[in-house]
Amino acid sequence: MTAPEKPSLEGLEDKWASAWDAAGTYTFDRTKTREQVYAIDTPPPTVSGSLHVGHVFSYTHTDAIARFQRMRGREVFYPMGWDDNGVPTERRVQNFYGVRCDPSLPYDTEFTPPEKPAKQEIPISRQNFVELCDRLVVEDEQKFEELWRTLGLSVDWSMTYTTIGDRARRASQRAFLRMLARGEAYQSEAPTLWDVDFRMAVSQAELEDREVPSAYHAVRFAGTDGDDDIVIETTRPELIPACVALVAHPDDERYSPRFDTFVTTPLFGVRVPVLPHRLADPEKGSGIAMICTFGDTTDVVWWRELRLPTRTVLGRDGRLLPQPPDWGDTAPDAEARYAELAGKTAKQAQARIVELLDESGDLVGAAKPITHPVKFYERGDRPLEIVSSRQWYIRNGGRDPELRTAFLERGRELQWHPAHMRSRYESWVEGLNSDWLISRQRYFGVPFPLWYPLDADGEVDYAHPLAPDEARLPVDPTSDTPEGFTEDQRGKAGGFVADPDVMDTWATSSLTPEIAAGWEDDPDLFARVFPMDLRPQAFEIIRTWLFSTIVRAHFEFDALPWTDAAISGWVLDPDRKKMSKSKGNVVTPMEPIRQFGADAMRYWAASGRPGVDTAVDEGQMKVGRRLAIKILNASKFALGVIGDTDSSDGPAGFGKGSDAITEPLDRSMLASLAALVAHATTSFETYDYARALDATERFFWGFCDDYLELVKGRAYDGSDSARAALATALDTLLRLFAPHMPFVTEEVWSWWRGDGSVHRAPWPVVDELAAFASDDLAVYPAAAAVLGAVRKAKSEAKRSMRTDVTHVVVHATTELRRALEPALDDVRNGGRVVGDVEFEDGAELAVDVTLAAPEEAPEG
RNA sequence: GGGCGAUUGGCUCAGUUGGUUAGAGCGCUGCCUUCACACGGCAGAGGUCAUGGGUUCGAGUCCCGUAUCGCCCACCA
Repeated sequence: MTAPEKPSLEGLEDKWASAWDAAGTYTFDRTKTREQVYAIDTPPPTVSGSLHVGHVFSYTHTDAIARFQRMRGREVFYPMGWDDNGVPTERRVQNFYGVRCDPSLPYDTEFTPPEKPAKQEIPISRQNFVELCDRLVVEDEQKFEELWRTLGLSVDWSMTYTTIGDRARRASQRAFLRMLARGEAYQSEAPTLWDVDFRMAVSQAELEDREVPSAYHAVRFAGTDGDDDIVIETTRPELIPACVALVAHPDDERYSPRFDTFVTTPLFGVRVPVLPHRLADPEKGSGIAMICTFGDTTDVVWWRELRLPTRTVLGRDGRLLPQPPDWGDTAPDAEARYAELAGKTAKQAQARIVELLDESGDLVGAAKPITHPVKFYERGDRPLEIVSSRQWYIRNGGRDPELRTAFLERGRELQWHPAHMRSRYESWVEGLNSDWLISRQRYFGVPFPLWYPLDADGEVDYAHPLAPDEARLPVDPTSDTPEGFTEDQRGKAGGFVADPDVMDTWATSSLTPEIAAGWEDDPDLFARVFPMDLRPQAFEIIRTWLFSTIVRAHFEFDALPWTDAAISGWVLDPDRKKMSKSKGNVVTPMEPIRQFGADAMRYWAASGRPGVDTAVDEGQMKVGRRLAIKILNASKFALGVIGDTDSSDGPAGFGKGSDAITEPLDRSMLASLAALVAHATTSFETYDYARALDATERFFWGFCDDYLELVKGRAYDGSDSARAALATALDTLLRLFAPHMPFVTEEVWSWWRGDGSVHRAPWPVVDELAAFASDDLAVYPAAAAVLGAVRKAKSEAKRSMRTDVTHVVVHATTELRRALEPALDDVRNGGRVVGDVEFEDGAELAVDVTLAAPEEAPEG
């Protein structure tokens, strides 16, 4: 097969995607041992969303690394996962089918969703819900897979997994049960950050701070036994009924005389103590704070350390409870006043209580507006509250300095790319203040594989959870029955109940290496790929996905889950704003891929440095397209010059190896190519795909502009040296470009290298070019410089590049002249120098060029 | 409050242990339709490398400070 007359990029994506699929080019060979394998823990995209250019960006980086490793001879384990375990999928299934997950319902084998979703959502069992999810996800997966194939990801598509599928649920439940058995997972009844809209506990990793407007209200607490009143400032006056104490710093002389005396709360007249604690900040407000159960996380610390009572007023729905807490002695009308607040949201209650305080004269001065950071669930719309509830936790060092040190140590063991991303991990681990809360009060997800016995009175015995045998996993405790019980004992005294919660999605996705590798399900595969080599991911989920994956592997295998983590930057819209759905500035990738070509899209992505935020830039895509076209045309040209061959050696001279390459210019170019190979290889080895591409591209443009021009005359004339050098260079350059531009390189490869794929060809090594490595590097750039000077002269004279040159004087150092002379004929050829070339001494290169007189334009 | 990163021509960015005259691409200007490429080629103009000090024979690069921007973390009354 030879190059077509008019090579083109159109259709290469479809052509080669199917060809690779048919040939199994990227199929994982599971006969290889762990040492021969390069395993990648790919981020499973959320299937219910849509892919945008941000995905294209980071997945392209990973694919370039995968292709490099494959060409280096590693067998690349590169499976794709689909993340369908989580709120986005739950919502999508709900809306798409008009159903709602209700775990209390039995599994209905006959259930089929209505053609059109009904107005009223149909409640279905968790198993039915998961099945609908599987069904819907298949459609999403196909769209995603099509995009990934069009982009040229070298994934083995036979090895996909989902995060809600059987394997994932089994792995997730198994890992949990083992942690429970080892004491790494535990349950606790404790104050927990709570989202009142999702009605769900939220972990530290899902928090974000938002600056919100608020106001300080100065409120008077009455002294008792003749003491003065004390004025506190609070942003949450609605929690006065939940007040259990006032607190000031132990050294604060304004308040130290009052420690261990009592004041009474305004409106309700509840007696609360004044107490010292080191966390009270004399600089804030009036220097003395009210402690409520619970206004913020500091309240929890005070409440715990000062052993204060609990007076809960906020319910899990974010409204004030119907009844006041246990207050002891109160003002006579305390209950009546509370009744005015009961049932109101925190915000409504605040407005009303401020009015009440104003009426009672307990409000001092006007409210002082401020803005301050408040904790939100990252997907939530209202500030988090703190409620007390029973939850499951996994130890993560948040309460154990020794364990925390172990995880910091793991972070240092891991190779980070770029290296400074480690500091994000460390600041997160160092800032942990609680264990990892993994239970979620939701219905869709991986359920806790646990039941609890009911005692003779029907009370739940949480202290003695019933766990299934591992062989039964995955189980759904709401429909499966614990060993030793029968289904009719569910909910009965002496029987059992299911744990009602599901696990945090991160509790499952923290096991992606184990799930993808077939942990326990496929021990043979697992032994060949785990622990893995690479975790590629975005920096904003270092504290969640990356950290939690390390936690799980540390406990289960006493190992890192991978040796390297490559952290990608953000993709910004063309105006350098972060892309997000809510801003509506998301760029969908299919359109630009069609417009510019997959290789061009990949070029844009690969030009984004590791870990650096990068703007969507059509300009870069155009440049990538131009490069792809240049590769086609230059290759076609080079192959044409080399000439066809009927020998099995391939193109003329190629099979003769380095022996045929004798001309100093050819050898110099190949010496320079050897340096490029070394540079690109080092760059890839350190995960710097961008530097590898940059260097290769730079070389390639010089190769086209200068080398091809210099040697084409000689090559046409039949120089074996030139032809073999061209073939060697082309062969090497195609392989260097292959990880970045898989389509166009494969296309050219197919013109002259038979049936094999460039993507299974060996990555170039300096040894291939060893014969030239010690040759004079200076010849090639010297020749290129003089050729460039000739071109410049023609350009400045506004003459065609075809113009003959009648005389050239080169001013150069002896050294440069020595480098130049062996290539002089090539320079004359390339520059169309028909006259003499003279040399003069000169410190710097200068070239005087005399052009042939222009032909007289024929009189018109 | 602590930390990380960034700051280089109009725009987007390279610049790897300090070493001639700081590089690309886009955009702009001019020219060339040449037997690979007009989805092109060749060439040109354009930079006090944020800022103030310091180290050095020599600093875009190393050290200290400052400013601006972005991000991460933090017990945020």
